[in-house]
Amino acid sequence: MPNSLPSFNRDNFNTALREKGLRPTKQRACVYGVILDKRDHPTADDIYDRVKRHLPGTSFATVYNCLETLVGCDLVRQVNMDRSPTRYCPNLTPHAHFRCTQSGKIYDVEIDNDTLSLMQALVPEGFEAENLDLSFSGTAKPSNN
Amino acid sequence: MPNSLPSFNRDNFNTALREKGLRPTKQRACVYGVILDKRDHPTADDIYDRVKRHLPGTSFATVYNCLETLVGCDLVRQVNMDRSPTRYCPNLTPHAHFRCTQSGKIYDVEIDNDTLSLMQALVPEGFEAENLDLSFSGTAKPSNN
DNA sequence: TTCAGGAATTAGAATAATTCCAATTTAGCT
DNA sequence: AGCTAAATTGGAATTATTCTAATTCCTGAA
Repeated sequence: MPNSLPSFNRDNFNTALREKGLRPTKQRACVYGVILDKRDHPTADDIYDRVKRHLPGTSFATVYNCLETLVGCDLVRQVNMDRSPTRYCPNLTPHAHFRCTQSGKIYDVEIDNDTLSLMQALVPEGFEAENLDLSFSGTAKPSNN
Repeated sequence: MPNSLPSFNRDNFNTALREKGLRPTKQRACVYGVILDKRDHPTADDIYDRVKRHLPGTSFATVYNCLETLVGCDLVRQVNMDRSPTRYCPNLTPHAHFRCTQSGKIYDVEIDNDTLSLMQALVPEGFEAENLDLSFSGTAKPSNN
């Protein structure tokens, strides 16, 4: 029900936007809603299709604008794998991504704190990492589909 | 001197291509040469400019074709960071990349074997990772430029 | 050495994801 | 209700990359 965000997320959403002086519009809520609703790492294209079912007048530009806003407010994360279209993910915990080269599906892979620290420790003196991206590609056994 | 690859790389190059039944053409050698020559993670565009200085007739399509071939022969690696143009890297050892968001420069970051194993161990049962990509972004102190 | 046939290269058109732009609509304040 | 800035809209523009069909180049058999 992307038009009626669960109240927990609705609060998140409102405060995150208001903190930046931005308006919680219905388009933004809807884009956020469809990303929360089906956590399959949709592309902007997928999101556009789903949003149109609820708000038929929505344009592509708006979807991109909303996504940019949501990313800027740390409500969703961008997932870039190789040159394929950017995907969006509402999981904000530290995690990596695994892409099955056969099905194209993307899976979240949890990162434990020890491994996370070791990865962060790779960054040499004199470099300040704000962001870390870890991704795998390969094949998932059919039982995972 | 991309027209005269160092003999070590020249041998690599010839055998890697021949193993796949491909021809070691002068365009392919030149593309490989410029990537070895200045290890600054050039884009296809950069490579095109540099190759043209040696082989003025070279087309963009050829640069892309050659790059695809070299990647397929494991002579160079593609480096994708976010949505920016693909970059190319002759460093074949396991390493991560750090991108300075201020200068746009990309730095190689070595990965020690322990950390590498731990990262590989994140991949859950039932998934077979063929590829691992780790990248950081942030700021590099000026002394690193 | 010549020539046939496949491989590679070429110029330019096409594609796909994303961004830009100028005009319109909307939301929040007085 | 009316003002103003913010948000949305449709369509054009951009950018990296891929495709296509024609040409050129190698290589190896005769």
